Amino acid sequence: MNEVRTRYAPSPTGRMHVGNLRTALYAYLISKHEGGSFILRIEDTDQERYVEGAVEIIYRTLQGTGLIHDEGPDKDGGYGPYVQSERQASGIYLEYAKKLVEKGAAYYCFCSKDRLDSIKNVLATPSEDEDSEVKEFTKYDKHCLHLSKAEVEEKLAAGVPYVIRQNIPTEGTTTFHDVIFGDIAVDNEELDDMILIKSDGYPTYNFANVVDDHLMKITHVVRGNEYLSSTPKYTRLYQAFGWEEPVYIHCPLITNEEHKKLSKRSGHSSYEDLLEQGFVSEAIVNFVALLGWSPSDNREIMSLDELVEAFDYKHINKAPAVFDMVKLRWMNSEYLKKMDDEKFYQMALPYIKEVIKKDLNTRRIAELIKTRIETFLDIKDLIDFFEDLPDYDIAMFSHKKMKTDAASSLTVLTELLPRFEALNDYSEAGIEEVMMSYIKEKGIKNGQGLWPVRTAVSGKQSTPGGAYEIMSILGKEESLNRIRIAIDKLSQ
RNA sequence: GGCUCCAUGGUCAAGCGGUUAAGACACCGCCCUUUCACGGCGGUAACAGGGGUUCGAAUCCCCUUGGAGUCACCA
Repeated sequence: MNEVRTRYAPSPTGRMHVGNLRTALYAYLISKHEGGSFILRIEDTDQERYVEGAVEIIYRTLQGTGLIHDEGPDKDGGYGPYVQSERQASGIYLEYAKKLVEKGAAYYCFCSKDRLDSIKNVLATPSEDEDSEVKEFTKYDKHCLHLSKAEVEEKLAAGVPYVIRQNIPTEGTTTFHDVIFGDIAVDNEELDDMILIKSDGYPTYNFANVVDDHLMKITHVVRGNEYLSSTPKYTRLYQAFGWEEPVYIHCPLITNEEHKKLSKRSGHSSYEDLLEQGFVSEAIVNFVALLGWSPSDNREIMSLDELVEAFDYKHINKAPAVFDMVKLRWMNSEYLKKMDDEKFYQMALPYIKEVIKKDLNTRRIAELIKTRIETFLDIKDLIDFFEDLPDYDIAMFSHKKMKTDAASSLTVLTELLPRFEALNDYSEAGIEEVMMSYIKEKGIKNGQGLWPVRTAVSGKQSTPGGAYEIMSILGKEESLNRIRIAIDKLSQ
């Protein structure tokens, strides 16, 4: 068997959508599982949609996710160029399109926009629903197919704008095979004579894709399920050229909570958006890998290497998968918990510093929040009390389980305050010693003694860390000040 | 609307003719615990419906229903 070659062929139109990310990931996994090559090809045949900087985003995303390509614009593997606009400059697409014209599998078309509009079919759409849009479709009527060779030459010579269309028979069926979906047959009658070369001379995605996949010796075409319905047209192209078709792997769609295909419009769903939402790259990749596939041993937390090892494209699901942000959050928390302390500290620090302006022990704070957050964005609300004591109600001091109320808390705080004031070793251990000896002396429950203190110094009922940790981090002056404030409040 | 595809708990997802129908997230409860969290234990919850085929159907076939995708000089 030949080397497995897969490609990721994005068009540079913005951030990388998670659906595309998964497609890229699967393409990567399929080739790497077999020790093959993963190729990056930039499909920039639509100059109008081209977004400045989008290519850099693609590189950054591939780099960040670890999907390292073996060939691409920046890594020549002998099949370049890897950017379609550069390829088109050499005229290869037009050249191949002309071959098809010679074979009768394609033809020149000179129809104007107006004429095309005139053959548009409008579907009777129930307009009762406000949000129902008018749907229409055009099936080209092969008007220009019947132009004689002389007529074509004449128009070309006169400089009449043209496109080149694929000539699809009106009878018979076209069948292709997909690894996941099996054999799919479509009546040729259903297939439109799609445009291969646009009037600006650029190839359409459909055509460039087929030509390039063949020229770059791509063995497995991995793409989204939305291409399933246009695949028969590609099959006809391969057949017309006499080329061997690649193995097709159409991935199931990733949908939103409404079970609709994720789109750029749904916002929050690109790789970079997720990073901004406080997720780590490894978790995103891991999560996305499991949308539509699962390993035979049921593992869920898997590194990229483990995915490469275990991936088997024959077990990809058919049904679309909902992108569940809640589960992603869980998975992210798993990665955070497993992360070594130093790395976690470095990653969390910017988020901590956003809230903590004072000179506090941020390293200790990071340790305390590590198992309590799902994304880095959770940090803010968790630690803001360190910076400023929130305005709280004395009802905070009442807790049934801890057997505390305002009165008991006042007593505890008042009795404890002088002991803290006398304490020189204001470390967690030092503070703990003071409190434990107090609790033992008074014969009260731990909670009864500790709860009021933590509440006093944090203004909250629940915090990362307990009384010792918070007091030690805040320092003697600030924490005792907060206890005095609490005593004040409770005395009124 | 045509065409194509899909259908196991709320979500992801095992299963590929014989199982008490896994597991994970979420949710609920209990334990641990100075709070919360982490961790541990347990629980609620599914084969869309109807016909076949078969000794036997979540698994195979058909129909219905539901959902999705697609129908551009966008990819």
